[in-house]
Amino acid sequence: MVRYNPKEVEPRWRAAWAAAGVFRAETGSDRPKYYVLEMFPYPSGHLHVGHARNYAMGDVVARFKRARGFNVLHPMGWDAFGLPAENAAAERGVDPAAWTRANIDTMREELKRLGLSIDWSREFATCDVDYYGRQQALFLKLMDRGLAYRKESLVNWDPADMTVLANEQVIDGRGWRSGAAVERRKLTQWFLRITDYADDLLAGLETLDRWPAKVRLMQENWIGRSRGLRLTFAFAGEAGGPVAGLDAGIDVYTTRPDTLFGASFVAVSPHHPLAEHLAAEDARAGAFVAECRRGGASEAAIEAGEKLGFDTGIKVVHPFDSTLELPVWIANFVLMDYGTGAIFGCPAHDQRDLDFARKYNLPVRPVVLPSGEEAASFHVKQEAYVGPGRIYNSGFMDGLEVEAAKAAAIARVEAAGQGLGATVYRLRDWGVSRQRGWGCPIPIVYCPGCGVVGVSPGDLPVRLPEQLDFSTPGNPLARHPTWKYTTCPRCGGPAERETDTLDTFVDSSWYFARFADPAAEAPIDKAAADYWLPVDQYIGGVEHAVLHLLYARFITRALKDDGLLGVAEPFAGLFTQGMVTHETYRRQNGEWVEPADVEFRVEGAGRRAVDAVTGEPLIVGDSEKMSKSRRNVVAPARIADAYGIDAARLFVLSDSPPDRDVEWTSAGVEGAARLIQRVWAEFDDPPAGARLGDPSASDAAAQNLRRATHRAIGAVTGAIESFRFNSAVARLYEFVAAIRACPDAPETRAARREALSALARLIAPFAPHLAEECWLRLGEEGMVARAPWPTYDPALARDEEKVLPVQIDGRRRGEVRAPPGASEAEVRRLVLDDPEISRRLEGLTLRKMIVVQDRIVNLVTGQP
RNA sequence: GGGGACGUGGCGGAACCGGUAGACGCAGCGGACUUAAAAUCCGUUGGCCGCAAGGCCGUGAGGGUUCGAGUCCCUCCGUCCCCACCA
Repeated sequence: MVRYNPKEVEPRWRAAWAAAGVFRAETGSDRPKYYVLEMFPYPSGHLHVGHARNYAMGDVVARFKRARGFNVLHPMGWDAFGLPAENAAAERGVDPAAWTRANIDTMREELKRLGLSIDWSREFATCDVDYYGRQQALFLKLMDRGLAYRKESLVNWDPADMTVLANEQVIDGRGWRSGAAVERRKLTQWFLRITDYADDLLAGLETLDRWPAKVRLMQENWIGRSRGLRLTFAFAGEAGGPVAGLDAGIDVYTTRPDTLFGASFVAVSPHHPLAEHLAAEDARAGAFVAECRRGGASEAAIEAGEKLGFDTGIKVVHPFDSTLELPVWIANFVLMDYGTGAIFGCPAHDQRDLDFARKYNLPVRPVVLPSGEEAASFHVKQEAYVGPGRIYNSGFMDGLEVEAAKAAAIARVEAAGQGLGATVYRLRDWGVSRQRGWGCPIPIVYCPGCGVVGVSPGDLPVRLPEQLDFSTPGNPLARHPTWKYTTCPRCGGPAERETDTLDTFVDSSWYFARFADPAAEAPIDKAAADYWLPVDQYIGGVEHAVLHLLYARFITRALKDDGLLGVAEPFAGLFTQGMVTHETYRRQNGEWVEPADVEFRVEGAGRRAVDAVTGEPLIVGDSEKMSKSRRNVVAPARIADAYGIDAARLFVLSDSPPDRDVEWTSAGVEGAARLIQRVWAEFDDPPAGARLGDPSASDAAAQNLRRATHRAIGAVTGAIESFRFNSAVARLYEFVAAIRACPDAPETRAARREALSALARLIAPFAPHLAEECWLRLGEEGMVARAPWPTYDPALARDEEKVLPVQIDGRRRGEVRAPPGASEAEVRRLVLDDPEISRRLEGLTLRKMIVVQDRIVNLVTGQP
């Protein structure tokens, strides 16, 4: 027997697939379409086995659906703009474009080695001017509709790198790259009006029944819709109030209008117009506001710190009792960008307000009485009462339950013209300006005469300049000697370009639509997109639950409302895959060591890791996500050389459920490589001439094999459909064992042939190269990649008889054999006739017999 | 502080709707082949008692529902993830 040699076989089949164009997707075929997409990679340098697992999952689905008769679109592209290229440029003086292109070339080859069934003719990168130029056109459309706008807002500013950072790029109040303390700065930035779609994005979640509940919930919480009341606290004293521009008073938002009578102060954010006004007039107020801004760079930092307040001396009038005046404070815990940037404090029923009140000796007045408490004896000490109860101390609301009181308070405020019931979202508009050189330029021109003007369509694309200087921090586009100087599209006079680029999440918010026809003149070819969208199965990491996945849903809606797309939801099915982890190794001095340089010595019961060259003992750490810094990255190329890529694919899909992490171990791949050799061995001398009829119906071994075959078909099909790839692989192992157990005899040849033909096709999504080689050896027509999925025959999968465990009072005491589908009466007879069971029942009174068809029998005994 | 998920052998995990817990893989143990090793193959492997037949215990802990619970309900313990002064 010749051993299966993946190094020879695998490249040969990849070439054959490419030559035959097997994976080309045909827009508009009459077969039903199926669009499988994995989140496209950032071209960071090299592929690791984590990528391999992710793309292998998509490939299983793609190959399976193709075999099931679908017209499959399975494309690949590159999320190619972004920081790492700029960092490489800054550190090594390379050109970010060249660096990115080189990485793409490397990773494309590495991806191809995985044997993925990708339509490479549709490949593109977001840094292609053909892509980002069209993105600029889309941006201008959004601007025309008021969905892209400029506003001054507080942003995270990294003073070292001199750029705005996204919230997710701020870690513990510091820039993720520079480590510098991030400041809150007021800057004029471009925003996309995602909040316009807040309600719709929320409602749409209901329709996403093929998304993980967890991701839907995360989006729901992120959007954070709340119902409440927006009302104005009028300034006390003479009409007109003390502050220009705030003559009506202070607007406050609350979800607890039922507790209004418990209010003991009003507090505004340090960024509130009132606070800014006072800071300018009063040195003490100014010092306080400045301190808040310094200490309160990030919201996480605020949390760690204490509650701080500044009494402005200003008073406002209680809306329900004009004799009651409340002090106005500036408080560091009030956020400017939620609600109105001002609150009323009800210490008795809100923990933050209580902490604040205790610190500054403000009154604590309970107005919600928990059931079982007496009004006279109920006190709030260090813990606010936030539960349900009956309202008291509250005038017209007295006696009402919390929910009824909220409605009553809103009605009263509305009737008095003091405010309105309101819905507020936690979601904020999406700030998309980045002071970055390696991104999509925002296609805007600033004209001294005409103001903010969009670049005219004929002048698109706005290209990035060839030479950019990344050697010093800050935006190289702004620094470029000539790039930003242009003429106004409207008046033709001298004007300057916007030098900010778009957040790279914009790039990934519509790429799936571009794949429908990546050569189209328009950004999105409507007909092609109508055919392919939505993506039927999207696969990627859960870390994008509220970023990319929310942005893409928003942009898809915006494009739909513009008539550019026909769907509101881009991804009908979503699967979030786990990571590949690996043990970590360190020297005694703490230095990390790559797995390839580690050798293991068996010592007694355990094993010991040593440096493969020097023999120095190493410290074995936890299994962690593969990362360059821990040097625990395993490259698929290495694995392919040693075991073949099919073994690697099989292993990363077999050991853990796909949504959970899997630990990469060499023992694991070796197991998968063994399976491949065992499969191949069965095809060594296949019953090539045998035809499938039913000449062997009388042979028990042939019958058993046919049963195993159809069970495997049924089980593997079901497992793939429900994303239980690990179970699918387990069923394949069992199936191979069943084939091996079947004697090679004239009577079994037809059944063996059926089994092998099925096996080659069932294993194809996981180990496609092996499958082709087996198919060829079997003498079948064409390629497995084009072969239909084997047909499951439930009648052949059925047992001849069922073994029914018999329990007595819930404990297994024997079994009976019955034909499948045997009636309750038949089973009862079998049980009662069974001598062993009768013996066991001696001295017991049989009260009841429960028969579950084809499953189990339970005898209940005891006193009647 | 809020929300969510999960807890099963030495390890990764399986168990569909409440019906034989531990599939499949890894590791281990015993054996075959071999001068020997590797590779491969066969057997075995939850714990305890027992020569055996067999029995008892067993899915984080405690309780409940049920003829029957890994699965459903309650309480607790532990681990992980997300959000977080969101009014």
